[in-house]
Amino acid sequence: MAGGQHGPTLASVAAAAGVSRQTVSNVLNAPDRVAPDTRARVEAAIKALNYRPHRVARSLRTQASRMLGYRVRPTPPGELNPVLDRFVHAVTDAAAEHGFHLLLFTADDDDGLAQYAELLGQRAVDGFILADTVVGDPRHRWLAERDVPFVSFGRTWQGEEVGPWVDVDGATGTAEAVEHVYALGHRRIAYLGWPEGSGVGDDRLSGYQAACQRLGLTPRVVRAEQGMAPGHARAAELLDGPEPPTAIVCVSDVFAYGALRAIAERGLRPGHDVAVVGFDDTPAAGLPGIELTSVAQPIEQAGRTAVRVLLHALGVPGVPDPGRAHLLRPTLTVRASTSP
Amino acid sequence: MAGGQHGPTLASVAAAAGVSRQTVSNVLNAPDRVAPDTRARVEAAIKALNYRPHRVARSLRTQASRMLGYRVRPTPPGELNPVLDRFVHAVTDAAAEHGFHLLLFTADDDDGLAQYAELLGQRAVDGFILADTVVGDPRHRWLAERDVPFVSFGRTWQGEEVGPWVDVDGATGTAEAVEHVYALGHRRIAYLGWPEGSGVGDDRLSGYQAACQRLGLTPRVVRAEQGMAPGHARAAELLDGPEPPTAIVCVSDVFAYGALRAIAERGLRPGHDVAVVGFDDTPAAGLPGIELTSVAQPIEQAGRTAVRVLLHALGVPGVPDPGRAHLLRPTLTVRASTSP
DNA sequence: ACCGAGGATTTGAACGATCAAACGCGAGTT
DNA sequence: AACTCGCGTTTGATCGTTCAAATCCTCGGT
Repeated sequence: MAGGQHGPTLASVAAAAGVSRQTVSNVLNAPDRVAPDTRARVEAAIKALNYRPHRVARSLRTQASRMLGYRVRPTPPGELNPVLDRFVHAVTDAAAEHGFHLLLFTADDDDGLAQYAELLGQRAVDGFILADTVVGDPRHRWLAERDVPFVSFGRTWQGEEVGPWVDVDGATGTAEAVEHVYALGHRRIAYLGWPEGSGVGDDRLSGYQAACQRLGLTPRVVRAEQGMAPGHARAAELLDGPEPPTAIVCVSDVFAYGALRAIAERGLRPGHDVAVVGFDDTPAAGLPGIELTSVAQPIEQAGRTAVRVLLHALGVPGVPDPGRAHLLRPTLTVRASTSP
Repeated sequence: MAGGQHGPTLASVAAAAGVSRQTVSNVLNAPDRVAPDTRARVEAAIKALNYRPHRVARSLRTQASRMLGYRVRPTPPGELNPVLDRFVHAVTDAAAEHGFHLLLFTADDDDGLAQYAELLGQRAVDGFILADTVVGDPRHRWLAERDVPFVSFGRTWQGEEVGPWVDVDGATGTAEAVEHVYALGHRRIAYLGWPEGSGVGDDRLSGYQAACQRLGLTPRVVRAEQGMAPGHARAAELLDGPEPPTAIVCVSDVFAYGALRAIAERGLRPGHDVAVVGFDDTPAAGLPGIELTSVAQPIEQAGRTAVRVLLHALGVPGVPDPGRAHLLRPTLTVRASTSP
């Protein structure tokens, strides 16, 4: 039972200020149409009554909910959900600056399209922010076909672009990692990546290959399925094989943790004997016993940019066109795992 | 610009089925008031037109937004936001089962009360879910004074209880940790905790003291400020001092990581020579090189329970009274840091 | 003194749903 | 035959805001 006292409305403010509803509305939405002294009187009444426009009523009339939909995924038990909470916070904050709020929902079916349809049908949101993008993600096309405004965090990696996006330049990030260990004197630099076909993984790999070519190194690529154990196993094979690498650049921090373990198990010292670089700069990277050098994504910037892109698509006044494609540059955080 | 085609409304469904608006409304909200054949006809029309009730219009009339407010805090840079993303997911999922959605917001000022007031004034939410509870949290009293429905994840730890809450029994969790290492043969069991005055910390400490008394051990409590470095420093002092402990029970995983480092630095082996137990079972606890035994909070259960408590307070039909106080029991996840 | 222009303000309608009350109608009662 | 009862259905009003058009008012021009 919510506190029963009905709050002030446009009408009560109007009565207090001795004007009509519409004038109060104008003071809020188009102040230049109101005479200065009238405006002052109305603003005083608004403050006196502590009036705030009823969001729902406004939404009904304007046909805009000022809500952005965001799907939260169940965090897989063993995974280290590295970045998404920071992304969500940045998005929430940036949206609030323009009077928008985030509406969270979960998906119970496979692709979650039913939930998107449901929210659209209810007109609960004005647009969506897509994260956890996968290769061949059906959501982009589905939304575009229905003219639903959205922005994607992560490229779709398939065919032509569908809708605006913001992403982090994984290729450049990996290339920087390679150049970093190269500068430290390493020449046998291996790459521990995901199986082919993952957009993010292929992107990061391409940066490794480009850097090797630039620096005159022969690339050495090893792939493992997602997860700590497979990464550990492949790294162990590398270290036990002929011409073991002196540096391992990994597609993810999880793989890097596996590599660190494999190195330690062999009595070698990370950073000293074998350098390791991860990707994502997960919170655990800075922990003692780990101290992993890692490529950090500018995740707050990504969130803020995504909001600007979406709000512009929604036609929100005061939001200039930020463009439809944003490739952000990551930065390398250097720690002990690459300190000789 | 959202796709312009106006969706179907109650009126259009009514026209298609040859009945009045209200009958369609009744089919949705009180099906037993409608004759079976009429109902079938209306339901067919609803399906044919793919009609979904306009959430905003319904909210305006019923004076209920079916939204729950949740404040997301900026994750402190070095911290390992352990549990809250899982909590948010559980809450979102449980709320959706009753047609409620989560509305996210951030707080820019100190206590964030202005944001709560703003959302209430706009009538954007029906109630709040409070997390990140601190000692003397002003939000509980503030909300209670205004008769705003809410539920708190975390007790307020000050004076009498204000409003319903869900929390994890930290005392029992810590006591179990002590009993666990006791069963492994340890007798000099130290506790590494936060400064006095933190509700959560004092709760966990009390479990340590109770267990010591039960088991006939002399308690040994050391306190450090939050953060990896202070925890590491205090653990080092313990190990270097007279009668060093053979087991260290920590108030948090972060302290446990510091203790692990201190142990490793002295050439001792965690688990083998000195046992360590953390609290929260953060994702990094399972990483290689860490393998930390830790007390895990039943966070999904907490989220689902919190939603039930709040929805009951809101008078949502079909939600039985779950009670106003829920103390959930944590479980110990045993790993190498306590394996002899 | 009249008229038209233009800005400030007000009025009526609408957004799409639900609430409260009225209505139509057949069955049962007197 | 008139009257009541109850069920199923419909009608009008309403939630609080904004849109579109009407109205009021002032002022300058002829």
